[in-house]
Amino acid sequence: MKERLIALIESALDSLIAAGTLPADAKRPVQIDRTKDKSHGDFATNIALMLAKPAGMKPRDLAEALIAALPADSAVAKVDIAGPGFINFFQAEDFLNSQLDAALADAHLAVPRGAPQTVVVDYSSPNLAKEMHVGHLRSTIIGDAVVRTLEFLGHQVVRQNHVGDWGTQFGMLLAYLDEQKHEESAAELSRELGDLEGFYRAAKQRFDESEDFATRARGLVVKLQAGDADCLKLWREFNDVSLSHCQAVYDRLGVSLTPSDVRGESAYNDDLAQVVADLTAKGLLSEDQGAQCVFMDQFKNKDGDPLPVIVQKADGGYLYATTDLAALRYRAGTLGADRMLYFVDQRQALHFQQMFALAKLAGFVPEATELAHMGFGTMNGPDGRPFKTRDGGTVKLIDLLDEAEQRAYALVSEKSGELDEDELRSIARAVGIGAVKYADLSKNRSSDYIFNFDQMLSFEGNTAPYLLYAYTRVASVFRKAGLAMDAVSGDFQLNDDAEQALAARLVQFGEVLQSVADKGQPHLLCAYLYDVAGLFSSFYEHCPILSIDDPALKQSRLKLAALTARTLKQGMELLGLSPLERM
RNA sequence: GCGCCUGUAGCUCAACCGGAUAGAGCAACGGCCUUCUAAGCCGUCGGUUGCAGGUUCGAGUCCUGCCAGGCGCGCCA
Repeated sequence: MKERLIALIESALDSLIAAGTLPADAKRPVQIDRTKDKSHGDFATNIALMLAKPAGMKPRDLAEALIAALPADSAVAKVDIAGPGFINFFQAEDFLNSQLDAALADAHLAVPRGAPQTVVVDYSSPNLAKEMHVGHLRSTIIGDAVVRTLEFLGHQVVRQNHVGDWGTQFGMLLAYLDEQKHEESAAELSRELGDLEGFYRAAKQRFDESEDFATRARGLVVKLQAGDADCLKLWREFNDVSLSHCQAVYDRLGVSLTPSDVRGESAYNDDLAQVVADLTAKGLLSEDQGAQCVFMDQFKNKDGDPLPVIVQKADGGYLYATTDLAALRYRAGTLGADRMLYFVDQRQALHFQQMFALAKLAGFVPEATELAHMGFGTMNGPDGRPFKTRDGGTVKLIDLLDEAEQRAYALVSEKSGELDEDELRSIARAVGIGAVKYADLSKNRSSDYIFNFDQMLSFEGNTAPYLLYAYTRVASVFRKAGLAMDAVSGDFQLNDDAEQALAARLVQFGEVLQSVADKGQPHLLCAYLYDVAGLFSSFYEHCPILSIDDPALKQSRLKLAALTARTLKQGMELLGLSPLERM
């Protein structure tokens, strides 16, 4: 509809220019927005305000001239001038109805799919040396929601779980693993690795207290890097266990990552020397205090001197910058990315600016490829400080999820005690996990946010339980009526304000998804679904569906309910929530 | 010191590319269950958008300067 209106306005502009009312150079991009207030119609443009000055006319006069020159269109019922010179468009009822019918008739809810792109999305990317903690939640959840949305819009998405499976701390872990293997049975060892966090602490303790152990650990790093077979075997064993922990968390969270999406830092080891050689060949590299660096003019350090990107240490070792460059090249070259999205902590903003600039400078990534760091803020506790356990340690993700489910179970069994135990458990899972995910997704990605169980599990406000509940209410209508959601027919009759408001919002699903995909901001979808759920609840209170006598109106309301249900369900699935039929 | 981010109602958060009267929820107060799930709906109260300038038809949004908080800044990732 926006495109359609823009075309109309451009046509009107052209005729005003042809008539000499507007100077030929006065044309500029037409901006059209949805109105916030129903009294301003459905869409508005500020074009008359923008062009008033170059045209030498009063905005309202220009608006009037534009309206007079506007071609007729059956989708537009009325055009008005309002305020200082806004042009307001009122959508024709028939047109809205046809949009609703189109959505209802299509498995994809008539969401348009644009030109498909190959989008590489880097998200989750935990460090395998430790267990996943709350710091990994945001990347994992937000990245997954955006990935699902991109796929729904028809893009080819390549997930990249860039796990930390390399680095000096592995020497310590392998030394400890080796030591324990000799002292314990396989079963004991497996149990011990079950608590990776404890395993890491124990290894660290050994490292700190025993010089002998530390020496062995450092030796193992060298052997590992040299490709020693025994050492690699140990390393793989360790990573397998660690990865299986991650996968358990993903499964529990309902995140779409699988083992085949893992491509860790170590995957680029063989390419690192080549990256440095290529940078040298391009003449980008210079040595500084023994390290191989690239200096780019736009990056300055604290003294105003050029800030280096170090790609090789003085001792010959490589760094994460080197790995990231290799990954950029792989994603552009081998994976054929048109777009790369990095869901990584905001604190690495400078690093990514440098990487992106350098990757293009070095020709590792084509100029046209979009590189975007989708940074996010910190997850804080109710005190506004970084989320920690009572004794100040990091909170394991799995513990957080356990608590969420327990709390949800308590709430669910209180409200719906009549359901059987299995169903209570499964509802508690959807509600508890959904609440944690939704609390994160519904906030603006770039800012810090406060994690609060009570708030996210509340049935009121912009929460997962509220959305899930709204969906069960629609589902319940159809269950009660003994009808399938696709067994509705007839024409829409939207007479009540509540019906119209809901309908008008429902047809915006596609544009919302488009902005989620463009900006990597799932909170836009959350806000939309919350809105739809609220409008439905209002409709549900004010417009009886099943008990109404008029059969045509009943069908219309059933259709509206069906489209609401499908939109809510699809939206929740894109966010990675599990819609429930009952709760 | 330089750079990035943040500052919106008592609290938690919104506000699409600069657009019309800055919106929700919680909390407080008041209504609505013989009728499709009240985990709901309807209403009242609550704001100098950190401060001061500027740009313009119009600024929470853009620019400048302050104030407050967070983060980053050469061989960790």
